[in-house]
Amino acid sequence: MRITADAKETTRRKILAAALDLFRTIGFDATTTRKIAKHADIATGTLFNYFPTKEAIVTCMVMEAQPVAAQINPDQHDTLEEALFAHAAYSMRVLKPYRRFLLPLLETTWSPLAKPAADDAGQTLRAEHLEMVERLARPFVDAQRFTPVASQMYWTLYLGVLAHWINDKSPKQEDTLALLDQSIAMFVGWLQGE
Amino acid sequence: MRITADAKETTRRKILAAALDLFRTIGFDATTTRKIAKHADIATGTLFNYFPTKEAIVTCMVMEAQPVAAQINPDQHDTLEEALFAHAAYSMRVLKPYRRFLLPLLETTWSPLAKPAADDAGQTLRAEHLEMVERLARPFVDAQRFTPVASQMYWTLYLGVLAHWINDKSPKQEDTLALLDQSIAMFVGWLQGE
DNA sequence: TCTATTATATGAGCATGATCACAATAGAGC
DNA sequence: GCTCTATTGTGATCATGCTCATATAATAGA
Repeated sequence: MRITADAKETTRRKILAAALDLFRTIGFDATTTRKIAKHADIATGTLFNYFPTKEAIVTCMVMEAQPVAAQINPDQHDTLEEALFAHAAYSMRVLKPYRRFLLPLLETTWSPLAKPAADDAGQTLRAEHLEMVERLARPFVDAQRFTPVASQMYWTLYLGVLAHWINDKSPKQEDTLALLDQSIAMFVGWLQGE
Repeated sequence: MRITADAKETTRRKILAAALDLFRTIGFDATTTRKIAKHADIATGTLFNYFPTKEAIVTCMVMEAQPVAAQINPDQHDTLEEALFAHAAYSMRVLKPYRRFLLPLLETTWSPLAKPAADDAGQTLRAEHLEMVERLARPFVDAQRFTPVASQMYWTLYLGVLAHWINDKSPKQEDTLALLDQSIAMFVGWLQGE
């Protein structure tokens, strides 16, 4: 059983490595499941023993890149804007290697609003991110203010930023940072104001 | 030539009717292009002489439902919130018959942020909606304030509302209206404030 | 009215994500 | 070692969005 478990993990890693290589080289769409399988030296069917869908491979990559807990200290910042900006910027730094093929993840993390999927990995990412946002907001706003609607609106704005980021052509992605800045300002203004 | 043009239009309508019927009955995903073609009494290939993709059929339906110009009078409202709410609510009333299968349109109207597609019909819808928003904002905020970033943020929020709407299970979709209300409040607060 | 040209319809066929019945294999019990 | 069972690998196969060479019909020209 030990050996088998190791072998499984090896295959898993081989698939992830092969997929990442191809995604980087030829993009997500041009990377067929057959190519991934061939590149990883396994049969096409085997691929789906490890990942339920092609998108799940991307989701999985991103999940493994996320460190256990975001390294933002809630007490480190003077304003909520600052804290949220640091958190978002940090998340995006982690996501950066996958920027160019993040779209499928966005579509499946977005769509759950449409298809309330089961225990999807994308959902976990979302939940973790939002939990951190809430924790960061705690010192600055009354807990009652942070309703589910607030979470939802934050997430919508965050997705909007990511969607823009995916194709941001500006040299250092400064367009995206500006958008992020404005989005957070808008959100915080609303959350604290009124 | 006259007869042919008529025949083309007839076929077009037959396709749209067949598709709408199937989408309503069995949903977007379960409606295959073959089923649409069969239901419309044409060959599968013919379908694609009229619509480039399956999603385009939905987009087309929605476009035809949109009246030439949104019937909102800019001078009719006392506050920007009111005006924007009226506009969004009106748009959603128009979209209501298609609510359940709006997802593909959202994904292609959203994705263009990712894939800056050519002259897609979905883009037109977006542009028209945003133009109206800008016109409504004119009496209330300085024109300089309504930057492209502002448009983008409005659109993101609006899409968030629509995405929630698609699966809103509350009896009269009051959850969505609440979300819309908050989203607009947030946007207007930011646009006017600071 | 007959032919030539153009526009439209057709369905076999392709690419690809995913499935599934079956084959190979590894570990457990003896 | 040897069987037996459960787990994992395999590739033929399916479903479906879409394409394309060809067939068909419709109009223009004579």
